[in-house]
Amino acid sequence: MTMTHPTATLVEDTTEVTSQTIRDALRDAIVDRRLAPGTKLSEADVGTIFKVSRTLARSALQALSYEGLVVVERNRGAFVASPSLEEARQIFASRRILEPGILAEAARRIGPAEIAALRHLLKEEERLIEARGQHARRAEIKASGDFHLALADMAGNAVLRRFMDELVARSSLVIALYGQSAISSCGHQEHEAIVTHIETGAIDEATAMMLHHIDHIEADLDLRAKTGSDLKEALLQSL
Amino acid sequence: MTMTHPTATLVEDTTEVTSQTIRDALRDAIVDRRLAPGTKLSEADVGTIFKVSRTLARSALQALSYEGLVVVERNRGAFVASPSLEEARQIFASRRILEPGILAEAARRIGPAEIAALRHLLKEEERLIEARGQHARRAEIKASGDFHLALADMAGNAVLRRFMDELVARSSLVIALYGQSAISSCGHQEHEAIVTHIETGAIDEATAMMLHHIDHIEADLDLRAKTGSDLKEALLQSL
DNA sequence: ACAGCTAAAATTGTATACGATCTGCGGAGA
DNA sequence: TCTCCGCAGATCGTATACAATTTTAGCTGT
Repeated sequence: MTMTHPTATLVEDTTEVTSQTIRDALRDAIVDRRLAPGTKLSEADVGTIFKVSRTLARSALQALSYEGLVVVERNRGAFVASPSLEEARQIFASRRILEPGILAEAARRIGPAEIAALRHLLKEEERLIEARGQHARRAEIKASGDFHLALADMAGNAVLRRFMDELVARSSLVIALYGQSAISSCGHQEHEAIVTHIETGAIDEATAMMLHHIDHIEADLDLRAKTGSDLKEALLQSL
Repeated sequence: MTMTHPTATLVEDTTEVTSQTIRDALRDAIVDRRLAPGTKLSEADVGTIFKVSRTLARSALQALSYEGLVVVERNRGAFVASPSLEEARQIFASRRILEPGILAEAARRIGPAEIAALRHLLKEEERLIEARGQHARRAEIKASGDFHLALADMAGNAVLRRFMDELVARSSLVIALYGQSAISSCGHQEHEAIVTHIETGAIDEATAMMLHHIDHIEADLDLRAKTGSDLKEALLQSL
């Protein structure tokens, strides 16, 4: 409770809410599936929740629409994206093209420290799989994506990293819509196998396993409907 | 001259200037190199030129920053992006990963009609190479990018297409900054070779040629400086 | 009861207003 | 002469105001 800044209206947790803050919070909520596909994201509501004007709320929603997480219809408003089956197919097709390349690039730069970091992620994944409760389940799904993003980080290419950011986030939406089983634990084992292959320098095998892994995720999809969820409740939960 | 809409203030060429219009015009100007890297893009100036408020101008600049064509520095303004050598390397590394995959995907869907369309593009390229003048040179550079984008279109994947959009546009910036020779005509011959290989079903050879082609473009880069250019003049030229 | 129309409410689109930050210039002092 | 300070102008960040569009509710007539 350090009152070092007398001018600040609140104690310290006010890290200046900006468009970026809102964007990140909304993205988290969408990727975490606290906001279901199709949910209406009214500018006024978002602004009110974050205590900013519609200007910033609108800016954040625009940004999310560029990432494909939100769809903005002119004069109608913004909605959490609801990818069609065709879009889903395209997203996974893109991952099949990008991820082997990222893996190859990353493998060339990975040392013992990076292997350790990946294994640490896998440990966390494992822990969450064993844990119970909805919160753990959400964290598990996010951890699964984080593995792919960590790999993208290690490729040392900001462009590829950003593309993967988008693909992983949209994949989460697709899984929310069409996934029939929760993330299967064999996905985790495939992650393990990939790391092991990288460690032993078996790049081709690591690549093959990565493709198998992506196929596996996509094979778990099925068609079904989903309804909207409540905006405010989902966001307040993240505080 | 159909005056069917008495309420409209202007005859018809007013296609309602929106954020999208401005974004496209600016992107064209940047990719066409009518706006040099580093050029300041003041919100007020952009708004004045397009006769809209700063709101829309700002929105367009934001959008361009998501594409990597513009860099926005807080409280300082927007500038035409000036990719570093490292960024340039990353952009081409990304293309080396994406384009072979796109090529493979496209090859599976390409029929006689698509081959004809590609050959038509090549004809246009050829014509521009032979033509003289700065305008022809700009058109030639754009045509070169259009070939890659046409291929991406034929892959039938909107996600990949958008990634390529960004990569081609940013490549244009990189070439503007670091390219030493103008687009060499051998680039055109490589395009020809790719189409021929696709037509004869030699996908592996087409892929190899594509990689060679990208290497070729990147090998033509060198380090040198560039100055800013005038915003208004560059934009008005496009009307 | 239901289809269609109209008016009011809600929501988005765009412009403007105002405060905050940065930039550039000129003068005071060493 | 050089450096540092401070003030004025310019530019950006955010909020608010107003216009345009969509949605909704209610009414009327069949």
